[in-house]
Amino acid sequence: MNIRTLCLGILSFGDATGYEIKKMAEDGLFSHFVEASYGSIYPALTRMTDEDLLTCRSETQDGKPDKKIYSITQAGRDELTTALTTRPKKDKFKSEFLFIMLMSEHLDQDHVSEVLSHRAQELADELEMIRACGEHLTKPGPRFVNGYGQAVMGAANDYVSKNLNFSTTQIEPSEVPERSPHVTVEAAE
Amino acid sequence: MNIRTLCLGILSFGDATGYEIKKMAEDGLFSHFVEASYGSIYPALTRMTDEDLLTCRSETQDGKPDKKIYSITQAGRDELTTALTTRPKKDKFKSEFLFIMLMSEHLDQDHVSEVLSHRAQELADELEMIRACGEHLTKPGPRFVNGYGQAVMGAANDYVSKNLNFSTTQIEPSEVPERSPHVTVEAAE
DNA sequence: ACCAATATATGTTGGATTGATATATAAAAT
DNA sequence: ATTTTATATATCAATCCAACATATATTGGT
Repeated sequence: MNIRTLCLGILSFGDATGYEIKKMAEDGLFSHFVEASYGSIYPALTRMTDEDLLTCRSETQDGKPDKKIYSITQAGRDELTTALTTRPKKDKFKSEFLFIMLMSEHLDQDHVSEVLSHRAQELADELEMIRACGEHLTKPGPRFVNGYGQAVMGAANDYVSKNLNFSTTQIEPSEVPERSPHVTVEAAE
Repeated sequence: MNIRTLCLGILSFGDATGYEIKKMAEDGLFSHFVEASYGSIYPALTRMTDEDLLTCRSETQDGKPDKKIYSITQAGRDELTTALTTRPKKDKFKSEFLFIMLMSEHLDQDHVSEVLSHRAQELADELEMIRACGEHLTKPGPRFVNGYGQAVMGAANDYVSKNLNFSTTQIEPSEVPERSPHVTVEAAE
Protein backbone atom coordinates (compact mmCIF):
# COMPACT_ATOMS: atom_id res chain seq x y z
CA MET A 1 0.00 0.00 0.00
CA ASN A 2 1.28 3.47 -0.81
CA ILE A 3 0.55 7.16 -0.83
CA ARG A 4 -1.76 6.77 -3.83
CA THR A 5 -4.07 4.44 -1.94
CA LEU A 6 -4.14 6.76 1.06
CA CYS A 7 -5.22 9.69 -1.14
CA LEU A 8 -7.87 7.59 -2.86
CA GLY A 9 -9.16 6.43 0.52
CA ILE A 10 -9.40 9.93 1.94
CA LEU A 11 -11.07 11.20 -1.24
CA SER A 12 -13.58 8.34 -1.08
CA PHE A 13 -14.94 10.05 2.04
CA GLY A 14 -15.29 13.35 0.18
CA ASP A 15 -13.53 15.92 -1.99
CA ALA A 16 -10.40 17.57 -0.63
CA THR A 17 -7.34 19.66 -1.53
CA GLY A 18 -3.74 18.49 -1.22
CA TYR A 19 -3.33 20.67 1.84
CA GLU A 20 -6.35 19.12 3.54
CA ILE A 21 -5.14 15.61 2.72
CA LYS A 22 -1.77 16.38 4.29
CA LYS A 23 -3.42 17.67 7.48
CA MET A 24 -5.67 14.63 7.80
CA ALA A 25 -2.76 12.28 7.12
CA GLU A 26 -0.45 13.79 9.71
CA ASP A 27 -2.78 14.74 12.54
CA GLY A 28 -6.40 13.91 11.90
CA LEU A 29 -8.35 10.70 11.78
CA PHE A 30 -6.16 9.39 8.94
CA SER A 31 -2.85 9.75 10.76
CA HIS A 32 -2.24 6.10 11.61
CA PHE A 33 -2.30 4.36 8.25
CA VAL A 34 0.28 5.45 5.68
CA GLU A 35 3.02 8.08 5.90
CA ALA A 36 2.64 11.18 3.75
CA SER A 37 4.33 14.51 3.08
CA TYR A 38 3.73 17.32 0.59
CA GLY A 39 6.56 16.04 -1.57
CA SER A 40 4.69 12.79 -2.13
CA ILE A 41 1.05 13.95 -1.98
CA TYR A 42 1.18 16.68 -4.63
CA PRO A 43 2.93 14.60 -7.30
CA ALA A 44 0.61 11.66 -6.56
CA LEU A 45 -2.50 13.82 -7.02
CA THR A 46 -1.16 15.25 -10.28
CA ARG A 47 -0.29 11.84 -11.68
CA MET A 48 -3.56 10.26 -10.64
CA THR A 49 -5.47 13.09 -12.28
CA ASP A 50 -3.56 12.38 -15.50
CA GLU A 51 -4.54 8.73 -15.14
CA ASP A 52 -8.22 9.67 -14.72
CA LEU A 53 -8.42 8.20 -11.23
CA LEU A 54 -9.22 11.72 -10.00
CA THR A 55 -10.73 14.88 -11.40
CA CYS A 56 -9.63 18.34 -10.36
CA ARG A 57 -11.51 21.62 -10.34
CA SER A 58 -9.79 24.89 -9.58
CA GLU A 59 -11.52 27.38 -7.33
CA THR A 60 -10.03 30.80 -7.87
CA GLN A 61 -9.89 32.61 -4.57
CA ASP A 62 -9.46 36.24 -3.74
CA GLY A 63 -5.75 36.72 -3.13
CA LYS A 64 -4.92 33.17 -2.05
CA PRO A 65 -3.55 30.74 -4.63
CA ASP A 66 -6.10 28.72 -6.55
CA LYS A 67 -7.63 25.97 -4.49
CA LYS A 68 -7.40 22.65 -6.37
CA ILE A 69 -10.21 20.43 -5.21
CA TYR A 70 -9.82 16.76 -6.10
CA SER A 71 -12.63 14.22 -6.53
CA ILE A 72 -12.37 10.47 -6.95
CA THR A 73 -13.68 8.89 -10.16
CA GLN A 74 -15.15 5.42 -10.70
CA ALA A 75 -11.79 4.23 -12.03
CA GLY A 76 -10.28 5.61 -8.83
CA ARG A 77 -12.76 3.70 -6.67
CA ASP A 78 -11.94 0.54 -8.60
CA GLU A 79 -8.20 1.02 -7.99
CA LEU A 80 -8.93 1.71 -4.31
CA THR A 81 -10.91 -1.50 -3.94
CA THR A 82 -8.14 -3.48 -5.61
CA ALA A 83 -5.52 -1.96 -3.32
CA LEU A 84 -7.64 -2.61 -0.23
CA THR A 85 -8.03 -6.26 -1.19
CA THR A 86 -4.31 -6.99 -1.06
CA ARG A 87 -3.07 -8.43 2.22
CA PRO A 88 -2.14 -5.65 4.64
CA LYS A 89 1.53 -5.34 5.60
CA LYS A 90 2.62 -5.84 9.18
CA ASP A 91 1.78 -2.94 11.48
CA LYS A 92 4.66 -0.58 12.02
CA PHE A 93 5.35 0.68 15.51
CA LYS A 94 8.42 2.76 16.31
CA SER A 95 9.00 4.44 19.66
CA GLU A 96 11.97 6.53 20.69
CA PHE A 97 10.46 6.61 24.17
CA LEU A 98 10.81 2.84 24.46
CA PHE A 99 14.35 3.04 23.10
CA ILE A 100 15.25 5.43 25.91
CA MET A 101 13.61 3.11 28.46
CA LEU A 102 15.52 0.16 27.03
CA MET A 103 18.79 2.03 27.52
CA SER A 104 17.75 3.47 30.87
CA GLU A 105 20.54 1.75 32.80
CA HIS A 106 22.98 4.14 31.11
CA LEU A 107 21.01 7.22 32.20
CA ASP A 108 20.46 8.71 35.60
CA GLN A 109 17.33 7.94 37.57
CA ASP A 110 16.01 11.50 37.77
CA HIS A 111 16.03 11.97 34.04
CA VAL A 112 14.29 8.65 33.41
CA SER A 113 11.62 9.47 35.99
CA GLU A 114 11.02 12.77 34.29
CA VAL A 115 10.69 11.09 30.88
CA LEU A 116 8.22 8.60 32.34
CA SER A 117 5.95 11.13 34.00
CA HIS A 118 6.04 13.29 30.89
CA ARG A 119 5.00 10.33 28.77
CA ALA A 120 2.22 9.44 31.22
CA GLN A 121 0.75 12.89 30.73
CA GLU A 122 1.06 12.68 26.94
CA LEU A 123 -0.67 9.32 26.88
CA ALA A 124 -3.51 10.54 29.09
CA ASP A 125 -4.07 13.56 26.86
CA GLU A 126 -3.98 11.53 23.69
CA LEU A 127 -6.38 8.95 25.09
CA GLU A 128 -8.81 11.70 26.03
CA MET A 129 -8.63 13.10 22.51
CA ILE A 130 -9.32 9.73 20.94
CA ARG A 131 -12.33 9.28 23.23
CA ALA A 132 -13.64 12.72 22.29
CA CYS A 133 -13.15 11.99 18.57
CA GLY A 134 -15.02 8.72 18.89
CA GLU A 135 -18.17 10.07 20.44
CA HIS A 136 -19.79 11.38 17.28
CA LEU A 137 -18.86 8.43 15.06
CA THR A 138 -21.68 6.31 13.72
CA LYS A 139 -20.34 4.26 10.81
CA PRO A 140 -18.97 0.81 11.73
CA GLY A 141 -15.54 1.22 10.09
CA PRO A 142 -14.53 4.42 11.85
CA ARG A 143 -16.06 3.16 15.11
CA PHE A 144 -13.99 -0.02 14.94
CA VAL A 145 -10.79 1.92 14.32
CA ASN A 146 -11.53 4.36 17.12
CA GLY A 147 -12.31 1.52 19.51
CA TYR A 148 -9.02 -0.13 18.59
CA GLY A 149 -7.21 3.11 19.33
CA GLN A 150 -8.94 3.48 22.70
CA ALA A 151 -8.10 -0.10 23.64
CA VAL A 152 -4.42 0.16 22.73
CA MET A 153 -3.83 3.67 24.05
CA GLY A 154 -5.72 2.80 27.22
CA ALA A 155 -3.44 -0.18 27.81
CA ALA A 156 -0.31 1.91 27.22
CA ASN A 157 -1.63 4.59 29.55
CA ASP A 158 -2.41 2.08 32.31
CA TYR A 159 0.97 0.42 31.99
CA VAL A 160 3.00 3.63 32.19
CA SER A 161 0.86 4.96 35.06
CA LYS A 162 1.44 1.81 37.06
CA ASN A 163 5.22 1.94 36.44
CA LEU A 164 5.95 5.54 37.34
CA ASN A 165 8.05 4.18 40.20
CA PHE A 166 10.36 2.43 37.69
CA SER A 167 13.95 2.19 38.87
CA THR A 168 16.89 1.99 36.46
CA THR A 169 18.96 -0.23 38.72
CA GLN A 170 16.60 -2.30 40.82
CA ILE A 171 13.64 -4.43 39.88
CA GLU A 172 10.71 -3.14 41.89
CA PRO A 173 9.10 -5.77 44.12
CA SER A 174 5.74 -4.84 42.62
CA GLU A 175 6.98 -5.93 39.20
CA VAL A 176 8.45 -9.29 40.07
CA PRO A 177 5.38 -11.31 41.05
CA GLU A 178 3.59 -10.29 37.84
CA ARG A 179 5.56 -12.66 35.62
CA SER A 180 3.10 -15.48 36.14
CA PRO A 181 3.32 -17.96 33.28
CA HIS A 182 -0.44 -18.52 33.08
CA VAL A 183 -2.27 -15.95 31.01
CA THR A 184 -5.15 -15.13 33.36
CA VAL A 185 -7.61 -14.17 30.65
CA GLU A 186 -10.53 -12.76 32.51
CA ALA A 187 -13.87 -13.65 30.95
CA ALA A 188 -14.81 -10.06 30.18
CA GLU A 189 -18.46 -10.85 29.61
CA MET B 1 16.97 10.37 16.86
CA ASN B 2 18.48 8.61 13.89
CA ILE B 3 20.15 5.49 12.63
CA ARG B 4 23.44 6.46 14.30
CA THR B 5 21.87 6.43 17.74
CA LEU B 6 20.23 3.08 17.06
CA CYS B 7 23.60 1.56 16.12
CA LEU B 8 25.29 3.08 19.16
CA GLY B 9 22.51 1.75 21.37
CA ILE B 10 22.72 -1.77 20.02
CA LEU B 11 26.52 -1.73 20.26
CA SER B 12 26.28 -0.54 23.88
CA PHE B 13 24.82 -3.97 24.65
CA GLY B 14 27.75 -5.70 22.95
CA ASP B 15 29.87 -5.89 19.81
CA ALA B 16 28.15 -6.71 16.53
CA THR B 17 28.52 -6.72 12.76
CA GLY B 18 26.43 -4.64 10.35
CA TYR B 19 24.55 -7.75 9.35
CA GLU B 20 23.67 -8.56 12.97
CA ILE B 21 22.55 -4.98 13.62
CA LYS B 22 20.22 -5.13 10.64
CA LYS B 23 18.68 -8.38 11.85
CA MET B 24 18.11 -7.06 15.37
CA ALA B 25 16.67 -3.81 14.03
CA GLU B 26 14.15 -5.46 11.74
CA ASP B 27 13.06 -8.54 13.67
CA GLY B 28 14.68 -8.91 17.04
CA LEU B 29 14.37 -7.11 20.32
CA PHE B 30 15.38 -3.82 18.69
CA SER B 31 12.69 -3.79 16.03
CA HIS B 32 10.38 -1.19 17.54
CA PHE B 33 12.58 1.86 17.92
CA VAL B 34 14.14 3.29 14.76
CA GLU B 35 13.89 2.17 11.15
CA ALA B 36 17.01 0.80 9.51
CA SER B 37 18.22 -0.79 6.29
CA TYR B 38 21.61 -1.88 4.93
CA GLY B 39 21.71 1.29 2.86
CA SER B 40 21.78 3.38 6.03
CA ILE B 41 23.51 1.03 8.51
CA TYR B 42 26.72 0.32 6.59
CA PRO B 43 27.50 3.97 5.74
CA ALA B 44 26.66 4.99 9.33
CA LEU B 45 29.07 2.41 10.77
CA THR B 46 31.84 3.47 8.38
CA ARG B 47 31.39 7.15 9.19
CA MET B 48 31.19 6.62 12.93
CA THR B 49 34.37 4.57 12.81
CA ASP B 50 36.08 7.49 11.05
CA GLU B 51 34.78 9.76 13.81
CA ASP B 52 36.20 7.44 16.50
CA LEU B 53 32.78 6.71 17.97
CA LEU B 54 33.38 3.07 17.04
CA THR B 55 36.32 0.79 16.49
CA CYS B 56 36.34 -2.00 13.96
CA ARG B 57 38.27 -5.26 13.90
CA SER B 58 38.20 -7.55 10.91
CA GLU B 59 37.92 -11.27 11.45
CA THR B 60 39.12 -13.09 8.38
CA GLN B 61 36.98 -16.13 7.83
CA ASP B 62 37.50 -19.21 5.75
CA GLY B 63 35.77 -18.51 2.46
CA LYS B 64 33.15 -16.03 3.73
CA PRO B 65 33.84 -12.29 3.41
CA ASP B 66 35.69 -10.68 6.30
CA LYS B 67 33.50 -10.20 9.33
CA LYS B 68 33.76 -6.58 10.52
CA ILE B 69 33.00 -6.48 14.20
CA TYR B 70 32.23 -3.06 15.60
CA SER B 71 32.72 -1.92 19.21
CA ILE B 72 31.56 1.28 20.84
CA THR B 73 34.19 3.68 22.25
CA GLN B 74 33.91 6.09 25.18
CA ALA B 75 33.27 8.95 22.73
CA GLY B 76 30.52 6.78 21.27
CA ARG B 77 28.96 6.25 24.69
CA ASP B 78 29.05 9.97 25.29
CA GLU B 79 27.29 10.67 22.00
CA LEU B 80 24.73 7.97 22.84
CA THR B 81 23.98 9.52 26.22
CA THR B 82 23.56 12.94 24.63
CA ALA B 83 21.21 11.58 22.01
CA LEU B 84 19.18 9.68 24.63
CA THR B 85 18.78 12.85 26.68
CA THR B 86 16.95 14.73 23.93
CA ARG B 87 13.17 14.61 24.17
CA PRO B 88 11.81 11.55 22.34
CA LYS B 89 9.70 12.18 19.25
CA LYS B 90 6.07 11.11 19.18
CA ASP B 91 5.55 7.38 18.78
CA LYS B 92 4.86 6.35 15.22
CA PHE B 93 2.13 3.84 14.58
CA LYS B 94 1.02 2.98 11.06
CA SER B 95 -1.42 0.19 10.23
CA GLU B 96 -2.67 -0.87 6.83
CA PHE B 97 -4.98 -3.27 8.63
CA LEU B 98 -6.77 -0.37 10.32
CA PHE B 99 -6.93 1.48 7.01
CA ILE B 100 -8.76 -1.46 5.48
CA MET B 101 -11.13 -1.59 8.46
CA LEU B 102 -11.77 2.14 8.15
CA MET B 103 -12.76 1.66 4.51
CA SER B 104 -14.66 -1.55 5.18
CA GLU B 105 -17.99 -0.16 4.03
CA HIS B 106 -16.62 -0.25 0.48
CA LEU B 107 -15.64 -3.91 0.74
CA ASP B 108 -17.72 -7.03 0.99
CA GLN B 109 -18.45 -8.61 4.34
CA ASP B 110 -16.79 -11.94 3.64
CA HIS B 111 -13.46 -10.39 2.78
CA VAL B 112 -13.50 -8.15 5.86
CA SER B 113 -14.33 -11.10 8.10
CA GLU B 114 -11.45 -13.01 6.62
CA VAL B 115 -9.06 -10.09 7.22
CA LEU B 116 -10.25 -9.83 10.82
CA SER B 117 -9.83 -13.48 11.70
CA HIS B 118 -6.43 -13.53 10.00
CA ARG B 119 -5.33 -10.55 12.06
CA ALA B 120 -6.65 -12.14 15.25
CA GLN B 121 -4.39 -15.11 14.64
CA GLU B 122 -1.39 -12.91 13.86
CA LEU B 123 -1.91 -10.91 17.05
CA ALA B 124 -2.24 -14.04 19.17
CA ASP B 125 0.99 -15.45 17.72
CA GLU B 126 2.89 -12.22 18.18
CA LEU B 127 1.68 -11.83 21.75
CA GLU B 128 2.84 -15.34 22.54
CA MET B 129 6.26 -14.55 21.09
CA ILE B 130 6.62 -11.40 23.16
CA ARG B 131 5.67 -13.35 26.29
CA ALA B 132 8.26 -16.00 25.48
CA CYS B 133 10.94 -13.36 24.82
CA GLY B 134 10.19 -11.66 28.12
CA GLU B 135 10.60 -14.67 30.35
CA HIS B 136 14.39 -14.66 30.54
CA LEU B 137 14.79 -10.90 30.90
CA THR B 138 16.23 -9.63 34.16
CA LYS B 139 17.40 -6.04 33.60
CA PRO B 140 14.82 -3.33 34.38
CA GLY B 141 15.01 -1.52 31.02
CA PRO B 142 14.33 -4.54 28.79
CA ARG B 143 11.70 -5.80 31.26
CA PHE B 144 9.86 -2.49 31.12
CA VAL B 145 9.86 -2.49 27.32
CA ASN B 146 8.72 -6.09 27.15
CA GLY B 147 5.94 -5.42 29.65
CA TYR B 148 4.81 -2.45 27.58
CA GLY B 149 4.69 -4.68 24.51
CA GLN B 150 2.67 -7.31 26.33
CA ALA B 151 0.20 -4.72 27.61
CA VAL B 152 -0.36 -3.09 24.23
CA MET B 153 -0.39 -6.28 22.15
CA GLY B 154 -2.66 -7.92 24.70
CA ALA B 155 -5.15 -5.07 24.41
CA ALA B 156 -5.10 -5.23 20.60
CA ASN B 157 -5.56 -8.98 20.72
CA ASP B 158 -8.51 -8.75 23.11
CA TYR B 159 -10.19 -6.03 21.06
CA VAL B 160 -9.95 -7.87 17.74
CA SER B 161 -11.04 -11.16 19.31
CA LYS B 162 -14.14 -9.53 20.76
CA ASN B 163 -15.03 -7.91 17.43
CA LEU B 164 -14.73 -10.90 15.10
CA ASN B 165 -18.47 -10.51 14.50
CA PHE B 166 -17.91 -7.01 13.05
CA SER B 167 -20.39 -6.08 10.34
CA THR B 168 -19.55 -3.60 7.58
CA THR B 169 -23.10 -2.26 7.36
CA GLN B 170 -24.72 -2.58 10.76
CA ILE B 171 -23.55 -1.55 14.19
CA GLU B 172 -23.65 -4.62 16.35
CA PRO B 173 -25.93 -4.31 19.38
CA SER B 174 -23.06 -5.57 21.53
CA GLU B 175 -20.99 -2.54 20.51
CA VAL B 176 -23.46 0.22 21.14
CA PRO B 177 -23.91 0.10 24.92
CA GLU B 178 -20.12 0.19 25.42
CA ARG B 179 -19.77 3.90 24.74
CA SER B 180 -20.31 4.78 28.39
CA PRO B 181 -18.66 8.10 29.25
CA HIS B 182 -17.24 6.88 32.56
CA VAL B 183 -13.96 5.04 32.24
CA THR B 184 -14.59 1.99 34.44
CA VAL B 185 -10.98 1.49 35.45
CA GLU B 186 -10.93 -1.80 37.23
CA ALA B 187 -8.60 -1.80 40.20
CA ALA B 188 -6.17 -4.41 38.90
CA GLU B 189 -4.78 -5.11 42.32
C1' DA C 1 24.08 -37.41 -4.19
C1' DC C 2 21.94 -33.44 -6.11
C1' DC C 3 19.55 -29.25 -6.16
C1' DA C 4 17.03 -25.45 -4.17
C1' DA C 5 16.42 -22.52 -0.66
C1' DT C 6 17.95 -20.17 3.19
C1' DA C 7 21.50 -18.02 6.05
C1' DT C 8 25.79 -15.44 6.61
C1' DA C 9 28.11 -11.16 5.28
C1' DT C 10 29.25 -6.70 2.96
C1' DG C 11 28.29 -3.37 -0.05
C1' DT C 12 26.13 -0.40 -4.14
C1' DT C 13 22.55 1.95 -6.70
C1' DG C 14 18.09 3.79 -8.78
C1' DG C 15 14.25 5.54 -7.51
C1' DA C 16 11.37 7.21 -4.00
C1' DT C 17 10.68 10.02 0.10
C1' DT C 18 11.33 13.48 3.58
C1' DG C 19 12.02 17.90 5.64
C1' DA C 20 12.87 22.22 4.61
C1' DT C 21 12.11 26.02 2.02
C1' DA C 22 9.85 29.57 -1.21
C1' DT C 23 5.77 32.15 -2.35
C1' DA C 24 1.57 34.69 -1.09
C1' DT C 25 -2.21 36.17 1.85
C1' DA C 26 -5.63 36.25 5.85
C1' DA C 27 -6.66 35.82 10.45
C1' DA C 28 -5.60 35.53 15.11
C1' DA C 29 -2.90 36.44 18.88
C1' DT C 30 0.25 39.21 21.53
C1' DA D 1 1.56 47.26 15.39
C1' DT D 2 3.72 43.10 14.84
C1' DT D 3 4.45 38.32 15.26
C1' DT D 4 2.62 33.91 14.76
C1' DT D 5 -0.40 30.71 12.90
C1' DA D 6 -3.26 29.01 9.21
C1' DT D 7 -4.38 28.43 4.31
C1' DA D 8 -2.54 26.67 -0.08
C1' DT D 9 0.68 24.93 -3.71
C1' DA D 10 4.97 23.48 -5.16
C1' DT D 11 10.05 22.41 -5.55
C1' DC D 12 14.48 20.43 -4.23
C1' DA D 13 18.74 18.81 -1.87
C1' DA D 14 19.68 15.39 1.18
C1' DT D 15 18.59 11.22 2.70
C1' DC D 16 16.81 6.63 2.73
C1' DC D 17 14.93 2.15 1.26
C1' DA D 18 14.24 -1.95 -1.47
C1' DA D 19 16.41 -4.54 -4.45
C1' DC D 20 20.28 -6.29 -6.41
C1' DA D 21 25.20 -8.08 -6.82
C1' DT D 22 28.72 -10.94 -4.91
C1' DA D 23 30.40 -15.06 -2.51
C1' DT D 24 30.08 -19.14 0.40
C1' DA D 25 28.00 -22.42 3.99
C1' DT D 26 24.27 -24.86 5.60
C1' DT D 27 20.00 -27.00 5.67
C1' DG D 28 16.41 -29.77 3.82
C1' DG D 29 13.87 -32.12 0.36
C1' DT D 30 13.80 -35.65 -3.28
